[in-house]
Amino acid sequence: MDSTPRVKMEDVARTAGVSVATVSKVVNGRYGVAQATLTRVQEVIDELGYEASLGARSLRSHRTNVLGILVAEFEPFSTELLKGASSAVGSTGYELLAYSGGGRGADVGWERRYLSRLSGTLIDGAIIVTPTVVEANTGVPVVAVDPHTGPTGLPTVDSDNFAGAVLATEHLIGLGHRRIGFLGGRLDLESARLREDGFRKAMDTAGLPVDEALVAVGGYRPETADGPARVLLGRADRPTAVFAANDLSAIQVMAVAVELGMTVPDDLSVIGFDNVPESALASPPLTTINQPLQEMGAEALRLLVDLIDGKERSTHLRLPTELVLRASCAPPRH
Amino acid sequence: MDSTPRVKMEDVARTAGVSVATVSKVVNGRYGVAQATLTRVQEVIDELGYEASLGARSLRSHRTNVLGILVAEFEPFSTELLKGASSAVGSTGYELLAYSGGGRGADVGWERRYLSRLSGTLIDGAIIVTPTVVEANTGVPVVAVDPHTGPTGLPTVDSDNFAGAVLATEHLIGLGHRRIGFLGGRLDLESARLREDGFRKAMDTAGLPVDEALVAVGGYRPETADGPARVLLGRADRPTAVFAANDLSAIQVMAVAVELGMTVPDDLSVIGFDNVPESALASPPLTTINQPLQEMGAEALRLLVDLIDGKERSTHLRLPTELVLRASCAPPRH
DNA sequence: ATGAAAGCGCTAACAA
DNA sequence: TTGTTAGCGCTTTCAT
Repeated sequence: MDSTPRVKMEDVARTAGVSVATVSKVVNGRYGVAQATLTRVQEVIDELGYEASLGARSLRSHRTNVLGILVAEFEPFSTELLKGASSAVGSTGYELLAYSGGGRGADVGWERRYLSRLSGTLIDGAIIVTPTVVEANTGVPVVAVDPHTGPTGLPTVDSDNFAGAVLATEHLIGLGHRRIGFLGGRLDLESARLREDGFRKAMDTAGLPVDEALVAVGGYRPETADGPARVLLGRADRPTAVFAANDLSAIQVMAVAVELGMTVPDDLSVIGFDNVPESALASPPLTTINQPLQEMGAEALRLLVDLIDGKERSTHLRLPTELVLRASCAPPRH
Repeated sequence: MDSTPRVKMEDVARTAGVSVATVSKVVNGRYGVAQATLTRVQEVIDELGYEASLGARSLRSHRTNVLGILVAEFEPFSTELLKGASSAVGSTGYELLAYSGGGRGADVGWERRYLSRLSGTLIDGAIIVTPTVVEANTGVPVVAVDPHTGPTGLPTVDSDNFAGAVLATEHLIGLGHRRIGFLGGRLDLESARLREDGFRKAMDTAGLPVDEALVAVGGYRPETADGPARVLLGRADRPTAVFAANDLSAIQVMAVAVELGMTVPDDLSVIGFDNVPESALASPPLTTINQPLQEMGAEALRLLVDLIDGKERSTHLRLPTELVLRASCAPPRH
């Protein structure tokens, strides 16, 4: 069933009547091969459809021209970054390898494990998305996107989470809301902390007290946001508006609201964060805070390439956030 | 600058005072290791943060528990598939490795090259997205999504492109359009051919002639669709509606229309195909044909896993398409 | 200009 | 139970 086993360098060598060493030289464009030999070997390569095994090659050469993007899971956030990185890689000559575990929020420390698994052999450098265990000591250059610690240690790309959260909260307040709930993100991520800080700052500035009973942790994922959302909206003195720390949990909040018989935005205003494409698809379309995710992916990739090339650069890039008005927020009905 | 070089099995062995073979046994859970040894080695592994190199391991063992998804580029279509595959991989125990070249539509034969590069070593099986050169003879099991040849050779997952195209065309006709343009996809893809067939079929059924001057090739990408779109809309007898063979080119058609001073849908109706999230973000939101991309990704992954496990299964999965009404189509103004 | 041989980090027989 | 010995497919000195 398995049919033809891969054609390997040895096959090419035998067919062309040369040694594997010579084939290797041809494949890698090394000097010291006669024109005639080169031509013949190249013909055999084309004919047999030979391509060097990335695994074997990288084991020996420690330079692969492949860049890694390590994510816990392929979901809207990471795939937007991927699109950005993909468009930026075009001009660099590198190829891209995105690696993810089984999903299910991947266990703690996944970033370190994936990195050791791939670095030193397969990849020349890595972008790690939302890592929590950040170690500076890795064999290869690493750039973090939206990490645990904020701008320390690793070179980092993120967006202005604090300002964005202020924007979101101010929007709700401007609409007339006073009882505003906050559904936070993953406690281990800097972005989640900054978004909560921004929320509290804006409330404070407006002279509004924060009811701690209306502050919950949603964990950035629909499944983990569901329970807290139910508790929040099930209260007798439930909020008239909820700021969810990312779009996925905001969408979940809307789903729970509908399930409890409410209408968004009439009975409840909801605002998210990220502006992943899915936010526009929700019904109603979700008002949210835009993070330039594709740009962030592209910048992370450029930063990584510069790091590999040994170019010194500012080690922290913070991109701006902005309010995106759609249909999930309205003045409170009272 | 590179700091600590990766910790390898030899380091663990030396620290624990055993041979690398023993460490290997511990890492891979093989029998024949004393409890005390196992504990000690495990401690050292944890302490040093050791993780086996995927490259080295796979070179030797030819079983990696990693599944590959090979794409030409990370764009909305492939990333939707990725999301689906990612959610399906959770329960299987496999990890996911998505590989892409530099973008720029990757040269012809990329699928074969990527496959030889990774198969035989790094991955136990692969999903190839929109391949054009389909070869049955690869070292590992392969599933194709939306391939060149249609349901021959390779196990395949696709959607009902023909029926979807009929749906799209009928929608336009039902709105009262008679001069309908068609902006086709990549000629080397079966899906593009079927979508054109569906278009012609629906026109024929409605007794409408197809003006060949209004049929162009857009190539599925914004850049390649731009020129043909300009030609189509620049004509004196331009169409009142355009069916673009995928969302990305439909969005480009709308952009060109606006640039030429038209309003969508007042002056021109546009319908797309795919229903990638981006279609909902366009202005106006794009009416389109839904392909269940995430499901397709999930099904492709399940099919691949069954193939690896040697389970026989239907080798071709065709999922249904459906019309998604948004705001880019209206009756012709006349 | 070419090939022989060593070895990258790991696993799998086989011996001890 | 453990260690020794071969490689996996490739690149890279170093002879020839």
